Amino acid sequence: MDLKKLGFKITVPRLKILEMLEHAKSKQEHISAEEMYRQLLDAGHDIGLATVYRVLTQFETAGLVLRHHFEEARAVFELADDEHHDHLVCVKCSAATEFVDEMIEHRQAEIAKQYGFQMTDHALYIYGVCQGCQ
Amino acid sequence: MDLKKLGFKITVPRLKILEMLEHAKSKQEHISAEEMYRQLLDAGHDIGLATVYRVLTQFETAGLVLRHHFEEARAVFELADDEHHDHLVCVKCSAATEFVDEMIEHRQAEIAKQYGFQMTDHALYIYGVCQGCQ
DNA sequence: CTTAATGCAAACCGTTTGCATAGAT
DNA sequence: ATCTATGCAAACGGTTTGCATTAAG
Repeated sequence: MDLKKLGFKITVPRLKILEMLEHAKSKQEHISAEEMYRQLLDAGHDIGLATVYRVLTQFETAGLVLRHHFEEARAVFELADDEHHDHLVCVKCSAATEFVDEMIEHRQAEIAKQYGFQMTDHALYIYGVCQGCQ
Repeated sequence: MDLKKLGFKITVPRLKILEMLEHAKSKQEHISAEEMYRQLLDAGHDIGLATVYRVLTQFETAGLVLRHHFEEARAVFELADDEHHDHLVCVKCSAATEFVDEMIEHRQAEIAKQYGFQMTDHALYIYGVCQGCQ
């Protein structure tokens, strides 16, 4: 069990939240804390919103999930992959599609170097209207 | 006067805020609403924080300023240029350096096209430790 | 049994809004 | 004189925290 290795106790909230993150990942979706909370309530689980936030923050610290702010106020979360990827975000339906482009990755590293920057991370968001929303 | 052309009345808050944005731009800095508010108070101007936000939102709508969320909760603002640019953001001192890379711009357009996306905007942030902070 | 995790409510922070007043045209 | 812009305080949405309680190890 992943959780135990990370030093977490196995609890219902953590299990359920992991499950939802995995489900979201399989559908390539990003999910907000509030959404998870709602789904938990609907499923009859008596879990507080504060716990959802606490668990997500712990998971983030452990490197298990990524928190994105896109251009909105509310944060969305996704299970972290081994490999980095960037996002296409639909401005109408908020759907996010992932992609990786080697050429861009490479150029980014070069630009950082050029400016004497020790790159720790990077984020590329392309905003637009997705095929379904046009 | 720029403001008049955009249909804005010329008022002290708007003038002062524009001035601060121009000053920030000359130093290549991004500035938050709260920071502007503080500076205004310190300069003896009796301007409310709500007004700062209102003016910034109006400026943004008019295309005069850009609002960035980087990876934090609070937004920062900058005077909009005619041309787009991306950012190198220092994770220590928060300084942001601007850059434009034609190859990346071009690849982004291609990726959007490839996914059937009507690109409206895009944002690339490279996070790291700047030369001064190393 | 011990210590970490939870639920709840209250606090918090950045931002927005309603409203009566002041100011630009 | 008109109508927009302002200041203030209260509301807001998302997130965090304090505390007493519960549950995992």
